[in-house]
Amino acid sequence: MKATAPRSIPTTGQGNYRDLLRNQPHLLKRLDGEATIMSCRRGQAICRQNHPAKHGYFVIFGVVRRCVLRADGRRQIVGFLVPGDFFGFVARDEYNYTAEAVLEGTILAIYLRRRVEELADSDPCLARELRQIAFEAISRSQAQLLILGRITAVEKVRSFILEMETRLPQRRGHSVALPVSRYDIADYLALSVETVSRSLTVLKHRGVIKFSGTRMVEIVDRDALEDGEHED
Amino acid sequence: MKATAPRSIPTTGQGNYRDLLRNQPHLLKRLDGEATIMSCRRGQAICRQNHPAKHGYFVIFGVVRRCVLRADGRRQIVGFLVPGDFFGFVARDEYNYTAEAVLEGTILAIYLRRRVEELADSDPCLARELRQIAFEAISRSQAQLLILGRITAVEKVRSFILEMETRLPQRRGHSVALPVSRYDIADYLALSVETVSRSLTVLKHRGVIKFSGTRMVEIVDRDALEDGEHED
DNA sequence: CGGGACTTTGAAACCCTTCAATGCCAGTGG
DNA sequence: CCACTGGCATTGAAGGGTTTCAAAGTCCCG
Repeated sequence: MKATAPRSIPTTGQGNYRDLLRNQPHLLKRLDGEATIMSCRRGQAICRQNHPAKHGYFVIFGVVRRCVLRADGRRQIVGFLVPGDFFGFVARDEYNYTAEAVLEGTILAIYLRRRVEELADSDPCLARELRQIAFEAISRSQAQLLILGRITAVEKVRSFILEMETRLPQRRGHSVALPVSRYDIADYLALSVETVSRSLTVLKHRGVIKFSGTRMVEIVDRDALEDGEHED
Repeated sequence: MKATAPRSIPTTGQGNYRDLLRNQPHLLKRLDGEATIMSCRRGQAICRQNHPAKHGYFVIFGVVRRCVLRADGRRQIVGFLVPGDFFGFVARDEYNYTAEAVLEGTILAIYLRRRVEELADSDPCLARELRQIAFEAISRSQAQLLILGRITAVEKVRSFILEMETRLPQRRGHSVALPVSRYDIADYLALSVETVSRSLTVLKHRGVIKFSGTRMVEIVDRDALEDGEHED
């Protein structure tokens, strides 16, 4: 294991983030004018658990993690957000999770929830889009439930790689650039870091995946990755 | 362990289910006229995975489980629905889970999704309510993610009892009537049936809970149940 | 060049799953 | 009425997978 992924990814040289939003098709297109654009440092908190839920967010670039802190101090990640995903539109007046930027230079569009709700009242199409956003969040949660419900660690890690491969836009060829650390993966899959690392090693030794850098995974045997032929 | 819970619960003698809906405050109140009322047999399928998602549902009485069948034949339960919960409002044109009645005599209100969507277009208030329904589904999913993320079986079972105690309407005193079998609990918590049974026994021996019938749990030491003082 | 974050590997302890068997209860048919 | 069956629940023992504790290696960055 030699090269690693960069801890930060260069942002658009000119800082003209708004163009990124304009050039991207997404549900709240008609709200582009309402959006504030924000670039985040690595690890920066975007919204905090039990704080007033004033804003909704759209990921333009980078990766965001939604976490919950347990009583015992353990952290659980209840979702990753990648470009194209919305978050922050919650049921109550307070967020029930903390969101943090995973990558340096993560770029978000920020909306005022109150304003969005008002506009939706007079725009049925926008209202439908908001429902669609909520439904997609439900689908993501259910997908994660299915991953967490798997029995063995190797199965969970397999599913994780496949999920990232599906959701990440920046995949080229058969490679996936895992955008998060082993610790993040562990807290996402409810495993220990060591088990995550060992599971990846197992998959490598089986010839299912290959590494070109710690976080660069090449999918060698897609069937084995999907079907789990070793029935782990 | 002597007495058990009844496998079926008597329905309203007269079968006048619609009154149940009318007497219940809920989000889609204004759609009561649009709703069809249905009573289900134990185990009856309500909607099926990969089938057209034509309807949305509201649980008036009883319990519903949302399940997904795995490639390996295992079943995973991705949610229980109790009176007051909506389900079936999904992102795609097809359901991504199968819903089944858990209790004999489970009563549902059924809505035509297409019709509901149309009405929402001309009724901003209804549109807001639909979003609220979606947000609540998200909250339920996240709560389940937190349960599945717990480390030990006893912790998961503790959380399950507390969740049921919170969500079920028919709790009297400090007792919870677990509405589902050990098998259902196991598939919900991603544990084996035996482990669920053993965990309940552990909690009983610790004096945290007491049984009056297999499915009737009395909470003796609430603090221990909530905080997990034995730090399992 | 050294500190710090991240990653990997090893060994022991622990917990859960699996396999197997028993017990309980409700409904059924002789 | 009672034996019988099937579904559900509990308990035991063995095996295996994950966690925990410990340590070493890698890489980035100041």
